[in-house]
Amino acid sequence: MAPRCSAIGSRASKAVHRSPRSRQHAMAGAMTRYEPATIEPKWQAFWDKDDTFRTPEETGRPKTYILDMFPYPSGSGLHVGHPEGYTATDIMARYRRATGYDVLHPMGWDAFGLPAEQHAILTGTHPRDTTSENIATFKRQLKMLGFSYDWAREIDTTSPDYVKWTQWIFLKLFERGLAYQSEIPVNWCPALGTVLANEEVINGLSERGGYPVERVPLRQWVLKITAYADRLLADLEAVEWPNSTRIMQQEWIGRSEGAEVKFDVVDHDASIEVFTTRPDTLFGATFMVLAPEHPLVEQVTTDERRLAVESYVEQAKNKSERDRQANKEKTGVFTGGLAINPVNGAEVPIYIADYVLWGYGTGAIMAVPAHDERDFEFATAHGIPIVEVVSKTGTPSEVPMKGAMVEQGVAVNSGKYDGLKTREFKKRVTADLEAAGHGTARVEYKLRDWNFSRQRYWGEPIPIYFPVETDGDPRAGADFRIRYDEPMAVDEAELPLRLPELDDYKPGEDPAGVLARARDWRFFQKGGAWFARETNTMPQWAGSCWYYLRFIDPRNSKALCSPELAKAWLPVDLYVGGAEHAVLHLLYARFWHKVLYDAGVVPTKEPFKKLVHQGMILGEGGQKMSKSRGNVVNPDDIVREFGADSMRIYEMFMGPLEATKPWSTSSIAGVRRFLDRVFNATLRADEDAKPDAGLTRLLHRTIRKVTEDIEGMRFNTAISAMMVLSNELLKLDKVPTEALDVLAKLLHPFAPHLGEEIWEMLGHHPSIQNEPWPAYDPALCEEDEVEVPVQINGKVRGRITLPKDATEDQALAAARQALASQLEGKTLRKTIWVPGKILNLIV
RNA sequence: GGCCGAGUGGCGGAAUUGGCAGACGCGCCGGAUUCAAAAUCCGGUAUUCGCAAGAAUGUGUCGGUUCGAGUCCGACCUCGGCUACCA
Repeated sequence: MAPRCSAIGSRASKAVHRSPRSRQHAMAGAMTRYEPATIEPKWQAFWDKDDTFRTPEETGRPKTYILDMFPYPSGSGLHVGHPEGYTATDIMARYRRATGYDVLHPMGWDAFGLPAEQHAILTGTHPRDTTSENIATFKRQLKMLGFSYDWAREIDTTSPDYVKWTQWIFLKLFERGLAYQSEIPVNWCPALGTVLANEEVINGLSERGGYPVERVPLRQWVLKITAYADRLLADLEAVEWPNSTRIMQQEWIGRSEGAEVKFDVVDHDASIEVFTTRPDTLFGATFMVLAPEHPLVEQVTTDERRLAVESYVEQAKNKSERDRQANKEKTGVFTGGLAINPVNGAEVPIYIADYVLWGYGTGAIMAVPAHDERDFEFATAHGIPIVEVVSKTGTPSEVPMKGAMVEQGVAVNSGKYDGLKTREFKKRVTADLEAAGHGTARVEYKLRDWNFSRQRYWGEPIPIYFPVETDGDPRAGADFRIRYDEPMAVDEAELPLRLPELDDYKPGEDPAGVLARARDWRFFQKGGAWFARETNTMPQWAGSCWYYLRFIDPRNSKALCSPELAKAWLPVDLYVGGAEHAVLHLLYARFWHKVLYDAGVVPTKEPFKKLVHQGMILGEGGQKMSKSRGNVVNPDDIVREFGADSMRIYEMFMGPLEATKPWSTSSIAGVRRFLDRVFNATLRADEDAKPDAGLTRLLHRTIRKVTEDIEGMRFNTAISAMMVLSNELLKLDKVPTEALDVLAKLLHPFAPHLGEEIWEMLGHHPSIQNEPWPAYDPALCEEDEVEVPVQINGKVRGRITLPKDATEDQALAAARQALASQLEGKTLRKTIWVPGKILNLIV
């Protein structure tokens, strides 16, 4: 027997690794210790050559589509968070193949994006070059970890072949009236020279880079996601997603039902429309508030209030988003104007205040201080009367209100509606308003249409062009006027519309974007007339909105995905990725999918059936990993020191997949020891040794446990069960080959290289991936005898050993005998017998 | 402020329908091996009291339901994530 000697260096790892052959006479050719650095490349090469993970076609077997959120190939390479989700899906993919499924498990690159462009601005390197270098690094690292992707299906969102179909989908959106232009206030980030989506702005700063963001009006392409709001909301019921993610999407869509109510303005031929979810509180509306941007402000303001109002409006305009958020005090000024409450004819003052948002509802509210916290604050600050119109009991409060009562209740001080419950009141008053022409029921959403324009270089050009009015050649500098009101779709046959080559990617002052400087690209002639291409590009989300479709049919030049294959593979059965995509990517992708569904391109209403978010991996001290903290763990280092299989198993062993958990390098050493022991047990394999009854039971139990845990994606406890088995096997001098066969089959989805290696050592033909998953016999999992704790008054006082299907009487008899001394002189009042679990005696 | 999630040994975690709390791993302690060390192997390791047998306590806090609660119910505390004036 060769000495068992581990390849793990000391943690400091300065010691030079000695070759085992320097200390012993190794068996010729046979490996005598676990060396991941040797076996991992060996099996990776085998898989490549063998095409082990090619996606099967038309076998008639059940299918499963297991997808990772594809990475943005950043310059810093993989971090340890990537392999967490990727290992989880890889285990599922390998497990499903072994259980008879056709598995689609692809990988690709979400490769458009700002960092490559920023790098280009700094160094002049073309973003394409940076991107392909980064992709090479990512691919090397993913291959190093032994993931079973079908690399023949690799896709890159920046390749012209892919861009073609991203643009094609845009044209579908355009044809259907779901892509339109709008002159809207946008989040202009001068430092980045681009417009950002609301979602990309956090506290008034850009999500990437943290630069200040201003609001300026600009012509933008916008996608009408709001047209799908109700379906995006309703179909959330049908997916197996984490509850928290579904709730986040629901709240992002933000549907609320209420009424639109019209208040006529005194002495003006105008009326203010408000949206309210509480029309039942109309009698308590003691003032109105317009957003500072509201067009009626000008009209309703009286001469003596004009100065104050204009100064407030000016102030609000200059306030950055950030300041607005930092300061929650209810500021505002009276306009001097009055409006008439349609339910009781009362004249109420009209204010302007920036706590009313121009972007939501009608940009104006009826303020009910008694039943809305913000209105209460404002009324208190400005000495406006507070009238209670809802109470819990149905009788008005006797003391003045100390705060807003926002709950539902019974109407008071509401004329003929007094005594009605909130819900009934809403219905009644909405109907009455409608009859009187003063209002109507209305549904409002927080969801805004999606700003789809970016003024960047490194993105998909939007395949639209416009007529140009010009006297000369605009490419040569002639004056021109672009007719943005007459957008035309680029002919499908001309797709992909490629990016022009530029020397300078810097954003300029021209808000039309970087591409506007590429005049030869921008302007062209057709039939003697001049035209100009759209110079905005698409946001990074575009490519990631539909990549899962391209994986199904990645080389199709006639369609983005053939209908037959789409039908065969959709929906994605398991989708794993970070929770940071809970709303943006996952909502956008659902929206596009539904549009393609309506266009007959895809056969399912939803793209992703089951969704799982892997948890964040923190640094060793429990802090977030970051370059500035210096606690970033590089997968290359871990693989070099411990091997890819150890890294994979460690990340799965850390805790539940979804949990946030801290990294611990010393714990990887423990996982590595486990793999060493598995290898060493295999060295002692003996064909003639047969498992005894105890080992047989353990084998069947382990199969059951590992199988059930993989199905439930509880990889940490599955690994624990395999550790228990390997610990038992190592106690034997001769380890039965059939036991090791089972262990190899259970282990290989987790540690694929070692799995293949020991499978071969056991005398089998690779690949172990082609072997069926082991089966267990439930009967063999059970013990013949069970040890049952006996409690007296709820405290464990002894144990009895019983046949596994013992009756209560048998248990009681055994307990009387075993605990005779403790039961002496006591009267048994009650017994609780849980078969095979516990016996509790109440005395 | 709102929503979601989580609090279990020195640490990561296990106990999934209420039934022996602490599986598995790390770390630590002791032993074997070694000239010595590393590595490996064996044993121990919740806390308190006790030489020991053993006993008591113990899953964030307080209370409740139950023969029995980490698990269920109520109130609270702490931490994390998301969100933030959405009428």
